[in-house]
Amino acid sequence: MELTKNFEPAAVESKWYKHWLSQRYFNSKPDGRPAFTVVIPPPNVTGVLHMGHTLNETVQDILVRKARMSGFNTCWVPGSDHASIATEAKVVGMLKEKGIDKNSLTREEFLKYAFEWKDKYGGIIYNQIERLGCSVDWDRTTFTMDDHYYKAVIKVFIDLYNKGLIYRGARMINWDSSAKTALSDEEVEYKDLTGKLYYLTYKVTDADGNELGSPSPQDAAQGVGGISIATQRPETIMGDTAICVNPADERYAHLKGAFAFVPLINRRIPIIFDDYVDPAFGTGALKVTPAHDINDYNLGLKHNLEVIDTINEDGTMSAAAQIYVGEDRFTARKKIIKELLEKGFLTKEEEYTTRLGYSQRTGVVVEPRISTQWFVKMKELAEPALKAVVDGDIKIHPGDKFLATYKYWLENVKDWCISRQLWWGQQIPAWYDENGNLFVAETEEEAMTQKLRAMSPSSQLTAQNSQLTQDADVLDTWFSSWLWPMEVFKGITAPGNEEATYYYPGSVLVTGQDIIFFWVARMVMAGMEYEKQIPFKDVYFTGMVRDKLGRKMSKSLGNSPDLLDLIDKYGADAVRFGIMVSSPAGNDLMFDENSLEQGRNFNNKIWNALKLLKMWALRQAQDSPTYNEQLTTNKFAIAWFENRLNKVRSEVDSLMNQFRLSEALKTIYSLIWDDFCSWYLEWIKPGFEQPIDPSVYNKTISYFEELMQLLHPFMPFVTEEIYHLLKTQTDDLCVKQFTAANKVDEKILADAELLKQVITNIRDGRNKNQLKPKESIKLFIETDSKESYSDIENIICKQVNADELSFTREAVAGTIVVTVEKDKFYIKTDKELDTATLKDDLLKDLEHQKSFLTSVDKKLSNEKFVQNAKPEVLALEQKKKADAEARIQTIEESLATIS
RNA sequence: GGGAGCAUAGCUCAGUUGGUUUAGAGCAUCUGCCUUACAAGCAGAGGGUCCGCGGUUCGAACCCGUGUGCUCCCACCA
Repeated sequence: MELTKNFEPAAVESKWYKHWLSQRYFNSKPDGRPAFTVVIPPPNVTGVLHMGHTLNETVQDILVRKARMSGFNTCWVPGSDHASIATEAKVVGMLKEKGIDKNSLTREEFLKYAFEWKDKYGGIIYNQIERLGCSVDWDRTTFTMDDHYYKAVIKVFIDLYNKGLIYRGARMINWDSSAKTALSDEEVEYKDLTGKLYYLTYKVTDADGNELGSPSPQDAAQGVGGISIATQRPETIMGDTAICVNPADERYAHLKGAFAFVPLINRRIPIIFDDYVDPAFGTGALKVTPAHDINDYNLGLKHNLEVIDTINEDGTMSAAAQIYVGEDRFTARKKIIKELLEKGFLTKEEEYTTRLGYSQRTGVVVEPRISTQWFVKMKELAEPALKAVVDGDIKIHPGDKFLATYKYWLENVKDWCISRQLWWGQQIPAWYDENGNLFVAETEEEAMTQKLRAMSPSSQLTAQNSQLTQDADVLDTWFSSWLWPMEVFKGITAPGNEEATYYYPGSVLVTGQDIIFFWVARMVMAGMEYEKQIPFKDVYFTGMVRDKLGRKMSKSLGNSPDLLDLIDKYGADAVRFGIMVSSPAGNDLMFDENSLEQGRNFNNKIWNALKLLKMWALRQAQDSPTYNEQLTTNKFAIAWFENRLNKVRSEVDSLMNQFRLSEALKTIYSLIWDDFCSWYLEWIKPGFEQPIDPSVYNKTISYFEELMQLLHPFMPFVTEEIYHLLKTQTDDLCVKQFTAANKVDEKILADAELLKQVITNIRDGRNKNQLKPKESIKLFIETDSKESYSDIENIICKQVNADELSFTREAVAGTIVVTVEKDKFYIKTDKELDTATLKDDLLKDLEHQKSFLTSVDKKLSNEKFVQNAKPEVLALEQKKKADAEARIQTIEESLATIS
């Protein structure tokens, strides 16, 4: 068979993915093996996968594939999230482009469009997961609005309501005026920005209506009588219902019982006194607007103030504002500032750094707003979730970096606003009758039954003549996501079923650190509440993917590459390699296509090693007289690589158990590229057009197979392909089980390192004297332990292009001399030698050794060190000293032969 | 304002209870090679005040204190 010049991923990827699917390797059914369960963090159906998902899915696939090859019954559940507000916003936008206004549609019509959207984008996402090679169980694909899932959400809502953990009430919440819905605290993102602080003067009168003078000289200078306040939001003044000052503030003591008048609308409001106000800030006087600020709201409750809501749900000024009605709040602000200035109420503007809350999904400035919403009481649910992590039942990786964050949030958690004024999502199972009475039930019939039961026997109402209306709101998306680890196995709708029992709790959750509160903490709460068990044993947080300049990947910056384009360009394995190799656990990673190139090159390196072996396969010397000779000759190389492989296998195991996947991958990369290709294959390579000994060949094939197995979780396609090209058996790497690693002979590993050093140093000597690779040399070795070279002489000759090797007891004149430890190597060549460079190098080395010896001597002559250091440390220092002395002698002798 | 984390080669990062030949890797750089697996490659090389200062210790990249500079999270001062 003719192998292509380079590895060509495209055909290989689809071939093997199809094959794995046809063998049902990714499908799982409960059996006698231990389960390894992973639930995918369901991507939103709002768009396509970005690099953050790519990292996440790759990490999960690596863990799952490793587990699958290690005796576990692995079950990785794929799916997607309906992402209530995010998707609804996208669908509304899409409809708008088509010229359709959401308000012109019925709920049912809108949902039809939303499901079409979901089918389209959900499909794209699933295709991307497949192209990346993810070994998910497609039979278990779950969507958070599937029938059973919908029922689960409703069931949990009713259950928590019945337990008193869900309530309905009027509270100040975060309002998204674009999506026209309430948001949870977590959905608000705060950004610092420079705004302006406006100083406004309010006219003041005493209780009898007599105008009072200005408290500040500045105001007097402006010719305005009254009280001055500072605000960032002049457009809210029409909602003012008081001015508040600190009771201890003498500047305002005379205003007891006085009134202020709201500029422009001239409404009379009381002046109240409260410790809350900081006399040092601004003017020491605060305008109180209970409808539009959480602090003012609380102050209003305390002082029994009126609430005047001057902003509509779409962010325009309401009728209650009296002026600029119907205009957007920000337009109104500009106009009001202008008018205030013209009329002399605005006396001063000041630069001011403030924080504004933005809606995570629509990006608009969030408006604090009082409205009636549904809430989950969090305190009670938080306690077991906190305990599970603090006690170490759930381990967070990396380290404890996020433990403090998790703890703090749960200890200070506030009630969760779960109702959204949207259509896309699970509709709240609550019904209201004509009188506003509330019935929470699974269906309207049940709600009616409740109503009838609750009524007095004398009532004339029956199910036929009574009307119930369902709450129009839907639930926060996270109110469904928090059931994910359970309901993907129908653990909520069919509690205690075989699958839920077998697969729950999951093994590891891989997700972004940005959703620790949204999702991770809440899943733990739900798990503890409904399964009385943690939902997963380990949580692995991946960092954020940034571009190579360290910027967040975003559509607007155009720095977020398309996953399928990358796979087309480099291959899925290369993409997986590229994103993993630069991804230290929990740290942000700078994504650079450069590392994908490295991954592609790695594919080719392996591919070329395969080509080399295929060439040898045709030249096996079955009955050749070289048979035994080759086996003996290659004894060292074979024994070394066997041990090296075993050593790395246990290293990789240990790294992966610690979730240090990037390091594990680098370790395997180096084992394959450096140890296997650069050293081992060169050491056993037969001479030009010479046959290879079958036993050496077979050993090499089996090492290659093991290497592919080791790499398979990281780069599944190329490894499966090569595994099959290497051999004639038909088993698949995908499910090939790892065997226990053998004991490692450290001595041979150390010997090999020394051998590498000898080769490198001699090559360096050649290089420095401009010897071309093709020019052969004669090598003389001066050593005390000639026997230690017997197994490796042939390797040295081959690797440094020596056609003769002999031992000597004394310096060989007219040669390049290099030293390794105590041994000297004389390189004899016909070329004229550059003795000056040679001498310089030796002198440099000599100086280095001498200063090293000095530092060791200093240590050893320190009595305290000798007394206190552990014996093995002392012995090591003594060995260092002896070695350095021997080296110095060797170098000095070599120098003598040159001059 | 509160809390957490980080600072090691040009870049990205390892360095696991303080001692392992006076600090390691990958990428990038430089030199020489189109050597019959691989130029998307091979062989070699250079490159570091381990952020500054102070302390603990026989011994510090590592522990403690302090300063500086970044990053993230949380928080209702208009």
